[in-house]
Amino acid sequence: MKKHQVTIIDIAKALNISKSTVSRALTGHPNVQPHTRERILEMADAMEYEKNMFSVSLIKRASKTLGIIVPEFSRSFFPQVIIGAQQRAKEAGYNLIISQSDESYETEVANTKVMLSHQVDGVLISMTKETNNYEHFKTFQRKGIPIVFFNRICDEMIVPKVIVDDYEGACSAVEHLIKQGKKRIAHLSGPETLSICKQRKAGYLNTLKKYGIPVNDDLIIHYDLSINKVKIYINYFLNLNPRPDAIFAINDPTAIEAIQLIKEAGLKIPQDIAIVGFSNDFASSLVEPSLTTVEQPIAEIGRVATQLLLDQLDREVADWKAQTVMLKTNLIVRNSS
Amino acid sequence: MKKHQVTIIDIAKALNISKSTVSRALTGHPNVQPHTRERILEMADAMEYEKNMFSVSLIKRASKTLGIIVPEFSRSFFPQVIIGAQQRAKEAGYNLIISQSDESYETEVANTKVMLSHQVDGVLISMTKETNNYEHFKTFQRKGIPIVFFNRICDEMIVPKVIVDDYEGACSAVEHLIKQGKKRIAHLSGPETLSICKQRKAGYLNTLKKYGIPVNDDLIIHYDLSINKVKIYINYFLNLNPRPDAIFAINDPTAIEAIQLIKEAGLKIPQDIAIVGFSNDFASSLVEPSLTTVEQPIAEIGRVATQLLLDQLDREVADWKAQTVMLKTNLIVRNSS
DNA sequence: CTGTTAGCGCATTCAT
DNA sequence: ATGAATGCGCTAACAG
Repeated sequence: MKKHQVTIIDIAKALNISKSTVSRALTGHPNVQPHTRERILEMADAMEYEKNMFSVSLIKRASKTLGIIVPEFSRSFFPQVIIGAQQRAKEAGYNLIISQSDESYETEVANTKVMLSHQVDGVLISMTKETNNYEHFKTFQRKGIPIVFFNRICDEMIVPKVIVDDYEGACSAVEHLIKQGKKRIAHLSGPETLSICKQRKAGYLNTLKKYGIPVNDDLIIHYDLSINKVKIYINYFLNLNPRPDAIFAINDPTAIEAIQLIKEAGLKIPQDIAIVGFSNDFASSLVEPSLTTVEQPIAEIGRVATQLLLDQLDREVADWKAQTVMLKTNLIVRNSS
Repeated sequence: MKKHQVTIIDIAKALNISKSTVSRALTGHPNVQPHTRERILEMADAMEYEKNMFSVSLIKRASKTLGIIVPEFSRSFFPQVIIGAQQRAKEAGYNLIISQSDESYETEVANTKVMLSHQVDGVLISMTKETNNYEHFKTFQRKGIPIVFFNRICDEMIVPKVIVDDYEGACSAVEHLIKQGKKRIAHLSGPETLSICKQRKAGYLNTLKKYGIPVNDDLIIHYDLSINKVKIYINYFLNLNPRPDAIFAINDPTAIEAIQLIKEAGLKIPQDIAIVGFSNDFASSLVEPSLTTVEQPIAEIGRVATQLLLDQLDREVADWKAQTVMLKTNLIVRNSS
């Protein structure tokens, strides 16, 4: 059981003054005699007083906390975004409550309620792969709580978003494969509901078109991003006749898994099949062969998204601008292509 | 700016009843007519009412939130622990506030204050490598807030802890190297302040002794876990004469970095130098050669630590038991040894 | 500069 | 079964 919490009243009693003066001293209000302030601060320290943010939030209707909802936590991408977000939040004097939805729509909805009841001042969101109903996000808007989407954005909602140039990144990846002499380039994509998948696929398709390579639907697979299912689709690709000579994967975890499987099948990378990923996750330089990939500025995504959120915090709802910030990508050529 | 928050008073007015009845209906109190309850629930839903947890916490002196403070976020270990912790917390109806100290003592102290002011009911802690003053942790105890240490534990404090059998794990790693015929086994360890480092080093020393291999202090290095400094110490090892023929690294990131550097130096792994890591991080199976390592049940650490925390929550302070749970490790032999 | 009063949203007595 | 009144810890408006 928790012990009695030290309150400003305890300090006031100990010093035989009113709690208002204590409150003023503690919040740095100017109207307190220097000497009094000093005694209060000392006593607070001695009694290990810690302000109860709940009462403050209750009064101010602001919690000085931001929330971030990410779909998963198991790969390095989202933790790194969070690092960036936390840096910026901390600089601005905000705490960050983190929650992960485990790629489950239901958990995501539950997480939004947690954010709401914890009175977050704003929320950063990257959706689960399942999410196709956005009512729980719209609740934030109706309550006047600003939100910013990043990476897994919601096209339907008019709010600030931070993405990378997925289309351009995909173009550079596919163009690179074509210049390596590859002609049957497969694309292992994610759920079509996610706009990152749509954009990367569009880049893939248009680059093929640009170079006069016919699009072959057999070479395009959408899967649910469950890494253990990559096996099914790589097998499928390997059994095609003729076989693809390159694979553009939706992200690095997928590409890395593909590399393992193709090596197991006894094929040579990149000679038989070249692989390109997307993201430049930490592991991509470690696999053998090292992975060619489209680098995105991961922590920067978190920083920029947080900044956009902070920007909205001071403004009237009517003044919110729904700008979409698009960060640049950069192709890193390694040994898998 | 945030809009007016929907409160139980709004619901009460809309239904022309008292806020007490609304409160009762919403908390599931039996003394409410079924029909009335239904109307209230419907109205709450229609008005998108969301309970303000701050007032509840203010009254109950409990927030139904647990905190977790980790030293860093950039490698896969701590995010995976968090996944485990969050699972268990969620099952028990608790939310989890996550904060990372960025290996900085000061940030760690700041984070404990955040936890305090957010009225967490309990805290999971893994210290930074710098921490050697524990006053900020003791504050939790003085306030009657239970804590549990995991991984980077504090020997000085008598509270529940969750660790893996670092000593035994190190023994199995070094024994394995000896059985591979290695005779000059170096140990690249972390700060001596961390008990995981002490334990793993003890396992290293005693296994050498057990097999009659003389301990050579030149082969033991303590470094600060900054991954970019691994280079300095690997260079040092490589320039020793005679050179070590194996390295037991304190963790997988260190071992993986070592592999890269030794390959760059043109040496063969494991023929010239064998490498063993500790943890079985995700990346360890991906490096070339794949890393032999001591596997630890990462998510399980989070789950068990959370359970120990929950166990304390219902008990009187006097009943808290300071048990240390030690989880088993498992040597995974791959190609680096 | 300091003390008094009111109220943030809710759960919980105590009445009825 | 319901309503009125009290208070959780704090800030802010109002007096002095």
